[in-house]
Amino acid sequence: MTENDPRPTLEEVAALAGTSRATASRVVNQSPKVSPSARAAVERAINELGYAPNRAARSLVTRRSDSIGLVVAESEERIFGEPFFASLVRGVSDALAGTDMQLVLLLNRSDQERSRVQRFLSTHVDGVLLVSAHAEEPLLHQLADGPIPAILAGRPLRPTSLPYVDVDNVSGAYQAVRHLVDGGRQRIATIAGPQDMAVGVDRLAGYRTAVDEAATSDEDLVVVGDFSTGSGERGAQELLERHPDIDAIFAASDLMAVGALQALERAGRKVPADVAVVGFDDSVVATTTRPQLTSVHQPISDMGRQMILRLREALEGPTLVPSATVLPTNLVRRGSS
Amino acid sequence: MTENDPRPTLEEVAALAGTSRATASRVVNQSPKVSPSARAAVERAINELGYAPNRAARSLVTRRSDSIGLVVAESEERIFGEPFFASLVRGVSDALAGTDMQLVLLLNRSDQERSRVQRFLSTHVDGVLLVSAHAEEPLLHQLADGPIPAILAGRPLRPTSLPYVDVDNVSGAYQAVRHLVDGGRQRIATIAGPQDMAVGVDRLAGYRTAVDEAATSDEDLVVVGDFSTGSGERGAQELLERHPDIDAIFAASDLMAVGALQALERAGRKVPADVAVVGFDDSVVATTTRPQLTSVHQPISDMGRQMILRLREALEGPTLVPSATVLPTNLVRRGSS
DNA sequence: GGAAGGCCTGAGAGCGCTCCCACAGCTGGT
DNA sequence: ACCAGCTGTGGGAGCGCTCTCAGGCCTTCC
Repeated sequence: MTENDPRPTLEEVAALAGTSRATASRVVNQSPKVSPSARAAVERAINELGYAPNRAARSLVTRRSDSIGLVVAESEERIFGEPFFASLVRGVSDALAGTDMQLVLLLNRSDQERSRVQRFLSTHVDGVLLVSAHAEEPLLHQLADGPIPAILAGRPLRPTSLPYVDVDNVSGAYQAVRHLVDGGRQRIATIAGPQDMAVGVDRLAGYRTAVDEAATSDEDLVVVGDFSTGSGERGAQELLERHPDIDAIFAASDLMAVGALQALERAGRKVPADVAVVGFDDSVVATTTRPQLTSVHQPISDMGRQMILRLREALEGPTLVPSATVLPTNLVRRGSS
Repeated sequence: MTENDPRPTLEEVAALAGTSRATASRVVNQSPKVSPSARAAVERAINELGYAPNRAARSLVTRRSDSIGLVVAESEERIFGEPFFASLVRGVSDALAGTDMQLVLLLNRSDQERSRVQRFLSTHVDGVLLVSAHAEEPLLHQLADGPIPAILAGRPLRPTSLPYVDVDNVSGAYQAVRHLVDGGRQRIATIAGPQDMAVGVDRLAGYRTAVDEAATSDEDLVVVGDFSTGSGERGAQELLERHPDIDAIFAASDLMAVGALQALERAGRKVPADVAVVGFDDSVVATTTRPQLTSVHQPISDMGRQMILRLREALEGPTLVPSATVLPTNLVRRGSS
């Protein structure tokens, strides 16, 4: 029985099954209060007609949209750069499969639209995943005060009431530096990320902890970049000028590590013989340099997956949602250290 | 007047404006048949109450969802790799700003869900952007036969009735090889992409055209890879064994070019002195190798933008939608050639 | 001055669904 | 045998919106 009929309605299903619309609805919504026979009849009718519920009609009465918004508040290069965005989306999507929720993407719109976002969101999505690198994103505060649940990608620089999921940047940086220490490095410098992002702060904190612990040097071998290749190159150059005797550089991003590699080569330093280099992100570029880059791997897809899990907890139950979920990072050893 | 009232309805707007719900609706929907005074009153009321239409209610009656689906049928590495996915999404999102359409993301779900996709799509989205690398994607045929408009990202290997937007792979490859010819290269080999993807076929075609035109050699200096670094490395190695005298390699992806660089180095060939290398994609890795990679730039964001434009044409009007929209590519010269 | 036509408006139906409520048919306790 | 209680069912209202239709008012033309 192929049906030409576009979009059968619950009413038709009920008619075919010989029940009322209400009972058919109960079957669709997995209500336990349906007799086995009625359930079977309705299920048969659903299959025969190829019925799928009309989402709009359902939303109208339930006041839920069964969709969640992935909001990217800024078009930061770091966010769209590999592997972040694609990996995150993949993880989110994985976790959403099996659910009948859909993912609505909202990239940084113009500021005037931004002001309407709060209302927009509350109309169209049941929950929000917010990706925003910088501290003073107004949307963040709107969401914190608003009625719809939201989960942040990454620790916000200032504490908020919103739960976040993050990778363990502190531990990753710590592992990287420990690895350098274990390799006998004495003067370990870092090219840190921007200090107005938690990810920059955390990676620097991990570096500091490991360096202090090793007590190899008491100077401050820190320079700050912006995660880009260019800033890494300039940073490494500056480090070499100020402290010609450094024998290792921990860069807070792979791109900055690549820049450092370039600066070191120009300065005639051999990697890893003279100076060891470790990056962070474990991105594609880590395998395309020579030597290949030792780097800290971060499970971004899992971060996406966890964000959905947390959001569903917030959506469904009275369960307390953890205010922070931190996923482990691990060092991937390659030729540069 | 801050309103605590969550979600004012059209009825309330109308009441405040002193009109009927119908007139308020006309104002919201920009109907011309409203008197200036009524329009002004309703607009005032809308602002005062912070009214935003309930999408579900609207969808229910208009039978449109005002959202379009971005369907990624396979989790090909190439698609999620930088810069493709993020750039495409950014372009799509740009083109959607200003519209009140929303973007719904649908990644490759399980096969069993796949079978329901057609129905799912017709329920929930007004149009589809389909990203699918391989030829025999069943969804492609479903969409071609189905009622909802769809636009493909990239030329399908076999012609379909669906319009597509693509970057000019043929021309890009042609330019790359012409550049090598102009640089005096005599024996130009290529590491082609998979021949079951149009992108692989087209880039090889561009190579062949340029090589034939230059008539520098009549041998077939072609080896096939899968766009990955590893396959590029193996491919270059094979080329060097079979044709030790090659003086240039055009790789159909940057990652394969990176692999080629590695193979060439191992073989003791200098780049670009002994062998010139050109890649394709102009991705981040092109700037992280040494020497940096000459590569063909492809406007992926614009592709996303154009896809939306085509889709809206298909959605809105009786306008004929071009069956193909091809965007120019251009060569970015760097150190490797 | 009256009919014809224009413009704007409001009443009302209904999109497909969920959920409240009433009630039919059983069981089981007294 | 009677009432309580429980389970499963259907009727019906109504979510917020759009759109058709009828009609009121005002202009315009004969």
